[in-house]
Amino acid sequence: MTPNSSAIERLRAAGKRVTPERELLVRIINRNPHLDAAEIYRIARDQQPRIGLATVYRTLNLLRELGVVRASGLGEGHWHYEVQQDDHVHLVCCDCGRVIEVPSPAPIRDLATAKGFDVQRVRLELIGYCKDCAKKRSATSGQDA
Amino acid sequence: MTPNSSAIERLRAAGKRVTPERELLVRIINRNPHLDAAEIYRIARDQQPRIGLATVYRTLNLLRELGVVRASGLGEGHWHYEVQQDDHVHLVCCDCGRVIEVPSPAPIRDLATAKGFDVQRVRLELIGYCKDCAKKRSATSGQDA
DNA sequence: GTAGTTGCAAAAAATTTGCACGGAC
DNA sequence: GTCCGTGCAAATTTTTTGCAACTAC
Repeated sequence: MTPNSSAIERLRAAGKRVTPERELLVRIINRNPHLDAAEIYRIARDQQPRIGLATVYRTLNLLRELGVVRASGLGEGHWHYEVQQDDHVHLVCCDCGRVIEVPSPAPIRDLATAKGFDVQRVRLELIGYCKDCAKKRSATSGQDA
Repeated sequence: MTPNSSAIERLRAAGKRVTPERELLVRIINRNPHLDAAEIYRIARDQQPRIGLATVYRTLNLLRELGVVRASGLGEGHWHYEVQQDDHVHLVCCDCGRVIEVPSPAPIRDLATAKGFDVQRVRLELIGYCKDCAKKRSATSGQDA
């Protein structure tokens, strides 16, 4: 089972059942990275109104344990989920919250191997202001505080 | 106010009061990076038994808003706090939870500037197995599942 | 058919808030 | 002296759990 197998295949390989609910949730996370549990639940209910929030949490935890999804956040009080993919860098705008993804340069893992560290995944987030928000900020600079 | 000013100085500069509770909490976070709120609370009570958990949360949120501390986590249901320092890389062991810090190579920020992104902070976490846990794993390899 | 999953509701855990008192400035 | 910050307890939000019904295998 490679890290690139689809989430559904990996559920099956782990001996877990593939239910409509799980397929739905995987599809949502795949299509909309960086949603939190409440947002995933809201979207899921559009397609399956009887789905429960507990199922969302149970499924997210299951997928996280299987290494299929990753959870992350900036301390805002909730987690954002995304399907675990190849190494990549997140540019997180601390103003509008937008997330831009760029491929990760290979040498990054070398930082760890030098310490005898066996790297499983890379999480690189550059937090700052996206082009739009940076523009807004410079337009109003000098009058804040 | 540079990002390297002490947390206390930065509180003062923001017009916030410097209380014994805030000094205590800043000291704890400084000395023990990567604690969560409950752990910080437990340590704080050793020195100031009357401190309230609400104060811990209020202080952490204040320090986070001021950019003095950063919160992060792997989706375990709580956040870990550390004083915001110069760019550095975290090697997070997904087995024992140990965190090793190594300095961050300067070129990392270039990944973002190419996208017109104004980088404020860098969060690079390499998640994997530390030397000890990797050893344990290889010792038992082939007999798991 | 059977054991893993689900929805619902209740429980538990994590975080925030209201308020009167106390202390930093 | 004033106003911000605190402790406490209650409220709110987030996440987990118990259980009977359901369904993927």
